[in-house]
Amino acid sequence: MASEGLFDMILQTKPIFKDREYLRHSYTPEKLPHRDEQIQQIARILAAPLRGETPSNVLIYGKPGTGKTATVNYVAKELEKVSEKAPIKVKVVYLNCERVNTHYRILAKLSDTFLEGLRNHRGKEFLTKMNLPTHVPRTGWPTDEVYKSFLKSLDDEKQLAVIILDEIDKLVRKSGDDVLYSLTRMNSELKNAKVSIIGISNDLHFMEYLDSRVRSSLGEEETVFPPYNAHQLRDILHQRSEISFIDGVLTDPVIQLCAAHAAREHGDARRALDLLRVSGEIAESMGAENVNVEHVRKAHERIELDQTVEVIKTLPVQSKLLLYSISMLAERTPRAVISGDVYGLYEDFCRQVGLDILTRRRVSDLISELDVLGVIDAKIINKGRYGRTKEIKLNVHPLQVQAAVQQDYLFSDLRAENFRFPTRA
DNA sequence: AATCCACAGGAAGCCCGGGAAC
DNA sequence: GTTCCCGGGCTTCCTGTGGATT
Repeated sequence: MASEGLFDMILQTKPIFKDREYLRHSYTPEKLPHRDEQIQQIARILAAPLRGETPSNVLIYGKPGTGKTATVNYVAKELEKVSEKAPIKVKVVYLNCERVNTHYRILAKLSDTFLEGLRNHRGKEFLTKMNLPTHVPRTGWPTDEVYKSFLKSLDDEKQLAVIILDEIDKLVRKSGDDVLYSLTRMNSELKNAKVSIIGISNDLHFMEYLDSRVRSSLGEEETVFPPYNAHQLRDILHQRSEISFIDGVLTDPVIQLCAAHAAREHGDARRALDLLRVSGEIAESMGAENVNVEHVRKAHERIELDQTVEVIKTLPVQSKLLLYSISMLAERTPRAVISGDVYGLYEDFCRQVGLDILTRRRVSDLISELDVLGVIDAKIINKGRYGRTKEIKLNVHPLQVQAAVQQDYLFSDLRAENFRFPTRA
């Protein structure tokens, strides 16, 4: 291999990207195409405090990648800016409930935000005088202590706290609606300040799990973000590609194909941008001068695979072993994979690698988790006399699962030795 | 019509680690 | 150090399910 040619080749390759950062999800563009209606609607609701009224709480629905978060943050930032001249100050707090997902953590985060503001504004001595801490520890306090400290720090002046709870459905699913209950009731306890909540959810049905009082308070206003269609996705891609790709390397069919792919997957703009970026990266690595539809096809495959492999690799050990058992059964048995068989093989593997064997009950939950992740599809079926079970369908090729699991050194040498695979239906 | 299989999945509570306050 | 609190993983115990079988 001629090593001096290595860098020559890379240096000779014409660049494809101007700046690929503009294609990442973290980048929020100045203009949000096809979201004017939603921007107007949210702005109208949030503008109330500037006229001295309390704004309503808002719930925002929409599939992933429909611009919910970007739109809300955009409007909130504008509001914060405008409020500097208004009689009432607006402070926006953004919380992603995927990470901040318990009663305690939400209150702690909110409390910290306002304590910090207070410290900068009034000084540290003021906090001591008011009997307030400088910050709330990550754990250790009783929850109502945290609540009180939030209440006090917020109520210090006439202001509006706009609390954005992104992925609020995950919060409710994990910790129930206690937090939402206390947050929605706060306004009656506050003398100076006001609270307004913006909930963002992917799930249209999560409201069903809420207490009816919380439901009516939270859902005073609702805004739905429809999925982008292929045409709108194309506009978004055009907008971003102009600043991120070198002129002329992208052709219209390429953008159209990316848009079409993403439109098929519930109009997810993030997906469309990923696809465009990875297509560019593939074209670049192949030394192509421009991006073509073949690169898009390859990118599509790669994204799919990378995602599932990543999901599997980051699974806890027990889930990995369980998934491995499922993949073995899927590969070797003619009949459908059912939970009873999975448990048997799982036990066998546990003994082999010296892992504790979890109970059926726990395994049942783990299977449901795998289902939620989308790696498998689990369907409850009744087989009459032969009981009730879950029929499991693997959404990934068994060999891909096995390869991903075996990257964990614990499982590199797993064999199904003692297990008798079921043979007939 | 009654029975019964082989689980699903809810409820409660245990145990442990992490962390703060006393 | 001890005591209190939180959260997550887990177990134990339990009730529910619906169609094939008796």
